[in-house]
Amino acid sequence: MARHPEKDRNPTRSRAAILDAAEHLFAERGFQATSLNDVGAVAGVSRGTPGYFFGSKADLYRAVLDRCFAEVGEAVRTGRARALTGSHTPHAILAGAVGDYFDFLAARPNFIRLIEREALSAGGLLNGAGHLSAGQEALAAIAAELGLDESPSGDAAHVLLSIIALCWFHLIHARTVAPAVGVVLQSAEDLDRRKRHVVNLVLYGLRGLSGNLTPTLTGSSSHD
Amino acid sequence: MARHPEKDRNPTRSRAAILDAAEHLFAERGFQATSLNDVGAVAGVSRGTPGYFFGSKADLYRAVLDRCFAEVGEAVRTGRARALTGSHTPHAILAGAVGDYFDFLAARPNFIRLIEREALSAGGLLNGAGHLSAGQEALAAIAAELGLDESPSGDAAHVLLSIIALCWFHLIHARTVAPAVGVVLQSAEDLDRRKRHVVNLVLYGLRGLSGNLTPTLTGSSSHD
DNA sequence: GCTAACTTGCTATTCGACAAGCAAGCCCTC
DNA sequence: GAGGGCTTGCTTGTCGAATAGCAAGTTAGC
Repeated sequence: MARHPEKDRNPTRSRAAILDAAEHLFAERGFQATSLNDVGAVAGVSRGTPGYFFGSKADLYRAVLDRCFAEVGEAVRTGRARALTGSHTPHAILAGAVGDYFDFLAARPNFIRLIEREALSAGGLLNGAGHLSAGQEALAAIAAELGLDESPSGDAAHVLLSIIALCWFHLIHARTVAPAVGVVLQSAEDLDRRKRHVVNLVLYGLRGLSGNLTPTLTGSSSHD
Repeated sequence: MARHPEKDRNPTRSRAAILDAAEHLFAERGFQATSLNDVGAVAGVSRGTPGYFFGSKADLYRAVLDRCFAEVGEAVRTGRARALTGSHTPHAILAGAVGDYFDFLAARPNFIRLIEREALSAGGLLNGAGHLSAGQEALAAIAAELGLDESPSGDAAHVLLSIIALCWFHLIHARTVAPAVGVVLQSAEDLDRRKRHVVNLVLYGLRGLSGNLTPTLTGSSSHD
């Protein structure tokens, strides 16, 4: 009898299980409210194992953030490469990109919750090259696509920030602000309706930019 | 010698000082990370006084939220009354309202941080009649102004949620997402530029709603 | 002097960090 | 090739610090 296979020693598996458990718990309860005891319990190891592999609780938190950013950065890069392969009008490209980003965030609740908590803590640990470079890539892409000013605090940056805000906010506030103003976000159809609203708002809102837009975008009046 | 005058007994003043300190600390560090010791220290009372006046830490937290919602609800109500006194075009009224809401949130960092933390905690304590009624009032106002569907998850609700998202997001993420995508939000001019972008985005974006808008809005092409 | 407004002492609990212990496999030597 | 020691993975014991809540004490003002 080869013992219980799940009790075999496997540091790779243990590290991953601890990271998974910590990511979930940190995202769900926050750093202060999760104990290493909880992390060990969810990961299926003892209370001391997280400390054994990651040193301190703060180090474990940093490891969680690092892995999260690495995964998201990779997803953004491949997603953008895929978006550029099709040859559509700028209008359709932008609509597709906004819709994809909307779905992308919706599929990663741990990620947005971790960043949201990071934003609320004065720490400012958000210097990871992963997220920053993804933002800069998106900025360059949107500036090129729409012929906008790419400089810091230029039009392209504000447009990008607004897109993120619109794709992000309802995920955090689905149980607070959204129902308070009469937006229900429970079924998949609810989310889809929200998505269509956001895409439309961005597409038409771009026509109100201070500068003139490229004629190919302002001239087209139909979408999809 | 009449002792130190600030050491006089004054329950009203003490309660208010404790609520102020707790609001600031809860907003800044969160519920778990603030101790009643800290609250007492900031409020200028001893470590036991918060418990004496408010019972438990959770009760103090609820009291902070209650007072915060009451204040914000009142501010929303008076602000809306003031906005309705002027007789401008729907275009200008909406632009003014969005800009006012933008400034309103920027002036209340404790409020948005508390709600943000509330949204991240699974609790769902956001059933206070104060915030809910304010949202419903705003919904009715925007639906009437633009001639939109006021039903749950209707156009008016989505427009309102988008306005809130655009006025809210950059305040939380001024040190995280905003700089990552190239938006600097430090000086007053930076904030004003963001405000003008948001107002323009909303005004022009409304023309892309699925249904038709009232001609008074869609017909006007100049703003301010 | 009596009550309300605090303060201080105490206790139980939690939690992070460290240290010690234990077991499983790998390598090295004979 | 086998036996023993050594490294690595992981658990458990323990300590010290922080903290919430209660209870007893203390003072101020009517």
